[in-house]
Amino acid sequence: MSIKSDQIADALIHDVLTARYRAGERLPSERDLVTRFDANRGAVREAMAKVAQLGLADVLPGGARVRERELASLDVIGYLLAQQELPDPSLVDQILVVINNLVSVAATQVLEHGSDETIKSLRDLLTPLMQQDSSTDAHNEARFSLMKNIMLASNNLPLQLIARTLFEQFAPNISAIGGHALPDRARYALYARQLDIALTNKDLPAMRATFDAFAELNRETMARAFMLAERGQEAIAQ
Amino acid sequence: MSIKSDQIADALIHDVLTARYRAGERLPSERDLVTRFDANRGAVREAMAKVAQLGLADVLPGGARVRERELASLDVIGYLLAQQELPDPSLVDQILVVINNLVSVAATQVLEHGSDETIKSLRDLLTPLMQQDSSTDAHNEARFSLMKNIMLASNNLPLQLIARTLFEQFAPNISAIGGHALPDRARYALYARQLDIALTNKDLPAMRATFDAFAELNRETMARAFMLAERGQEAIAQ
DNA sequence: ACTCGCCTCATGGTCCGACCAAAATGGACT
DNA sequence: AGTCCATTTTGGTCGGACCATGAGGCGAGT
Repeated sequence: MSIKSDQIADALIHDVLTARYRAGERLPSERDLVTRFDANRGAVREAMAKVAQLGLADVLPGGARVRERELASLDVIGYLLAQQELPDPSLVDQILVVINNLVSVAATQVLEHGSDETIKSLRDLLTPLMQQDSSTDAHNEARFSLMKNIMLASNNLPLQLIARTLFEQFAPNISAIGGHALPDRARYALYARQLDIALTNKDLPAMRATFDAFAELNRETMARAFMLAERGQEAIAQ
Repeated sequence: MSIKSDQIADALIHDVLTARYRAGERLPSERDLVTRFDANRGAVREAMAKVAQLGLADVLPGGARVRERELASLDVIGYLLAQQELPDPSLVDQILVVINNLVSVAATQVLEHGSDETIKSLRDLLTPLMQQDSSTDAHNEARFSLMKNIMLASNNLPLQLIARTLFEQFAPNISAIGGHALPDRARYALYARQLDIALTNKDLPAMRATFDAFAELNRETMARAFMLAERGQEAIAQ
């Protein structure tokens, strides 16, 4: 049994995100929610505060009103991914676009300001991607680890915060699909080698170009995983 | 007189951000904070919940402990900028790096998936940047407006959320130095014309290259504004 | 002297009932 | 139909209380 105020908050967030309450509409009053959730008003208030802090509603004397989704905090991404059984593929793709580009930015920062040891440690993370005989899970893990560590090595706090937020909200919601991922090991290995060379030579254009290709491959892999996952869902439904 | 729980939250956030309470340490208990702020425990709890939601502390039975800064939410950026009278220049530069790159990503999305009308509306926003006789404030405003609208036109929700968060936290804290900004109008006008051409021809490489130059100019402008602002501070101190 | 396990106490989570100021609402009056 | 005002509703705060759990200290055993 998790914390009650969080249960209430999750229910409210779900309702807002599924447009049960639309932008501009009033949310139920705290006292109404007390009866609906059979909880104390303090718990309801903490839930409302959480919803408000996520930027999903403006709560002020007279009532709480739902905000436009575009005005929310980045932290809602996780909730959006978790709304349906299977995350929205287009949203996942959008996240990948952002992540891939931020990784590229971070890598640029490392190449420009990072120490040789930092670059060396990142190159070490490429090794698992060159091996084509490891398990799929290990390969997925290696890719995540690479991107995460590049972000952390960037010494750019906003970058790190965005990356951590996206990764943390992404990972748990994508696990349902991850099993269907069939990474093109040969291409990943190729890009890993190219990245290794670019890092060694501090060749910025080459690195960015390789990252672009790497990003495209990531998106293709995820798109294919989604197709397989949906086929699996249909098979279950029959 | 703002809301009490927010006052408490702001004070706690300030203390955490200025390392009065360091990572791993315990935060004062809710009952201690009640006496310290002369507030009700409910208000203190809501403040603690806010701090926790910002990812600055983990609050669980037994006590609340401060988290590593890297584990915070992106929403702390605004508080970080507002800690001192003058924002941290290096943090501002980091934000600019991220924003500039995300704008570039967003523009790419628009060029790839956007309608001709969307592109046209963005091109209209370039006009003010080509005029070299407008006021500095108008020019600053025009740049902000351009970047914001590109982000919004991207149809990429995570991108929009990040952009809005960064812009909203950035703008109010940067106004103190905004007055010192002396944009290189000629260069901005040149890039605006180049962007206009690239958008018209849907020339992706040209657009990205121009955005890179645009980004560099933005950083230079901000760095110069900081130098002037600091000189102004010293003059006051004397 | 050290370690391990227990027991107490402090802490967070929840509940109840109450009051206040501000906003929303509805009706009376023009 | 439009305007103004009194009522009601709503969020914000307060005080006190209870419970389950984790923290921390104390003592028994080695």
